[in-house]
Amino acid sequence: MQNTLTTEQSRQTLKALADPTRLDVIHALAEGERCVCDLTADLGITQSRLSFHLRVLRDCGLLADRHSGRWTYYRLQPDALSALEDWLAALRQHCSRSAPLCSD
Amino acid sequence: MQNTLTTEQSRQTLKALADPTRLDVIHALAEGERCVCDLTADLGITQSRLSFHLRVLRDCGLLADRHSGRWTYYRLQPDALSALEDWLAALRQHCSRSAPLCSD
DNA sequence: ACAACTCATCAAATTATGTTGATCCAAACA
DNA sequence: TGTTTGGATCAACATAATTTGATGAGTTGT
Repeated sequence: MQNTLTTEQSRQTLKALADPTRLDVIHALAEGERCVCDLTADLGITQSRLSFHLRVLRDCGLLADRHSGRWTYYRLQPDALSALEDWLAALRQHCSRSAPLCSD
Repeated sequence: MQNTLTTEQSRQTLKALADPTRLDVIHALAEGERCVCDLTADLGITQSRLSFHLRVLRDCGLLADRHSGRWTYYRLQPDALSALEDWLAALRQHCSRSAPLCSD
């Protein structure tokens, strides 16, 4: 798969993943799709706080949502992680070019 | 290579990479090792500001430094990027388990 | 229509991060 | 020794991210 993330998109995704609460959300959703009220109970955090983090994760593509009746279900989008991996691999390759040390 | 990063280490590295100035530093160092004064000139930012970001990058293992005379040379540590890639790949695998959607 | 429920959003308060300018320390050089 | 240079660090300020509590909009059930 080719890397289609811009630097800005990658930054947003990195930032999104750098938060403990959001990693908790991701781990909870690894069990499968869940509605907000279940997630609230699972994680033991307030609803508005969870809603804030869900938005951050959805805005950078790590989550997708689905509405049914009065519930909103969130699920993971593993492709977003793959895309970030690709971006990171490209960065590493760029960083791994044999570059000379400064001569003293 | 096995993933040796803790979640906390990964978070710090993700956070470090999520900043535009620090990505500029990384790109500058992809050209090769550089002393702080050269980096300051290359990036056009103040010395204390650069010093702040270099510390963040060094603290999470993305950079290493070396002292010679009155200069400090910084260089990339691509292994830190590899380790993060591994951590990310493991997370993605964990997220990609076939999990059922909620039945409505 | 009314009440209860799910969830998003907003403003205010809090906390974390980044920036600036000053200061300090060590190395080099006159 | 006195002076200059490279770089780290500190305190004060500025900005950005997060949390809280309140409100509102849509949905379901009575």
